[in-house]
Amino acid sequence: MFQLDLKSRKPIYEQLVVNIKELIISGVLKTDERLPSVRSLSGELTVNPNTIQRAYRELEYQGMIYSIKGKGNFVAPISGQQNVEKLVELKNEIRKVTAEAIFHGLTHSDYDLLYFEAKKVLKGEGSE
Amino acid sequence: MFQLDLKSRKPIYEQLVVNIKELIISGVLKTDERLPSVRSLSGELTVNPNTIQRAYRELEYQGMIYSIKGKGNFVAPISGQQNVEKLVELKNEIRKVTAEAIFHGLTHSDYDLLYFEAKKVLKGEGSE
Amino acid sequence: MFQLDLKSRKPIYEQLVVNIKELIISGVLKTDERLPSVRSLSGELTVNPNTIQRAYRELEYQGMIYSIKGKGNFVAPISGQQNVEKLVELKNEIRKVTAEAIFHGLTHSDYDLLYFEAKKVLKGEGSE
Amino acid sequence: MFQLDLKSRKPIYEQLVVNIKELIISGVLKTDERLPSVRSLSGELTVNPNTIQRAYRELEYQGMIYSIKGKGNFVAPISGQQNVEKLVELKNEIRKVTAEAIFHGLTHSDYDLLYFEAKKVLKGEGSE
DNA sequence: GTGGTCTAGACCACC
DNA sequence: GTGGTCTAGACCACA
Repeated sequence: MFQLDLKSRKPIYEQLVVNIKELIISGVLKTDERLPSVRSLSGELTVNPNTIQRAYRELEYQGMIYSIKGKGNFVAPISGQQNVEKLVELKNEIRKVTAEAIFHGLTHSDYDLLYFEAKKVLKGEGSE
Repeated sequence: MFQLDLKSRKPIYEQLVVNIKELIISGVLKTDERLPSVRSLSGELTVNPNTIQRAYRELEYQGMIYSIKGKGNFVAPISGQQNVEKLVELKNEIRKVTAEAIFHGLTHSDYDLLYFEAKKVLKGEGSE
Repeated sequence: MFQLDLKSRKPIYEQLVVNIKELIISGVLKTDERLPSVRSLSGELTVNPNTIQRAYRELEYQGMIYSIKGKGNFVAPISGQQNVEKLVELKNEIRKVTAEAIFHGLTHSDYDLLYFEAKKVLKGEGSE
Repeated sequence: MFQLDLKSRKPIYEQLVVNIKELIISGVLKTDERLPSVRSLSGELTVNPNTIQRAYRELEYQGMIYSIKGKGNFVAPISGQQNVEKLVELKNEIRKVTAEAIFHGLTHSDYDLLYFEAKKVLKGEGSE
């Protein structure tokens, strides 16, 4: 289900965060849908439960999921307020990476294409 | 000359890498131009020389600069080969971040604007 | 009748305690008035009966209600003794939170206003 | 230095958060001052280092401290932006507790006094 | 069974 | 030396 690289410099919990976030924004995981339990995912990925929990906690801080004791972790509805802040952040990120890409030869049409490819992901047309 | 945030979570050497890379792609530092010596930069930024060294080593590894023993560190010319690999990498990055941004409300025209803003940076019209 | 947030981090039984306590101190539930039975409330809120039971037990422990086997749970009269202890506790709480609020910019007049807003709640003029 | 109740229902890390927050808002710990290292505090309190770290991480999330790898944890300057949100939250808290306190016999002059007692704490006149 | 906390002890990254 | 991550395994609180 997930692609973890245990050798990577990136912490495992962070990789999990990214992976799960992608599943949420791509619509694979719908609002209020239940995520795998800490223990089950731990077993499935052969990763320590604490590490899974750390990832879930991080996602909770970011407002992507909410957690109920004794029940499980669930995909949070998106608030709209957060979006404004997030968008500013993400646009800065895009601007920065794009500048570097242009330096390495990115053309405007290349760039334009990327938007639609990204959009496809959201509709779940690019299953992975 | 550099904007270092000692309080940031990001390692200082990494901030240096990003800063210098920006100076190179924005054309402030030209090909074969000499970078400040480790010692002088260390003094100027009141940062441990090892940290500067580490940043230069990283930039060398990424092919952005080359170093000549006893002479100093210089901006590397960009080879076409690097570009191809880098571009693929960067395009993936853009696609990913863009997907998240669309999820948070990015429109196509917003996106389109970002390209030209990024381009400005390269021409050195944008101060930062 | 109650505002339960199943998604909240707070245990449901604790939310129930707070809710019922508010109803009592705001005068909606009068002394010796009977609370809804565990079973009926459980059905109404679609919450596990154990959870309701737990809340009632907690309220009993705090001296807010008393329970008669086979009859039900009832709002307790307040004894002067309890008040003294409780007041000390609550004043400490207020002092603590107020210190933090001043740190974050609370003014004296802001503070003064809060007293009257709180008083309104007790008279039942405040809807919540 | 800290008052920890290992038997309490409250998690140790949370008690630490509260304790340290008090030290910061009371001015005992000044902006950019260094907190005890994770290991030293761990030894001093005979609490696991992970638990200390958890507390520090929580404080970081709340914007009260910042942490630099290899250097230590430091008291963060207050931003002012956060304050608005925090204040609303804290005022709600005060309103709620005050209502309960009035129910248990709090008078307006009692209440008024608390403000100045809280203010003293901030000036560090109340050492503990 | 679920999430949450805690310990003990190891290893890595940074400065 | 500092913070940060991870594991293994235990225990508690909630529903």
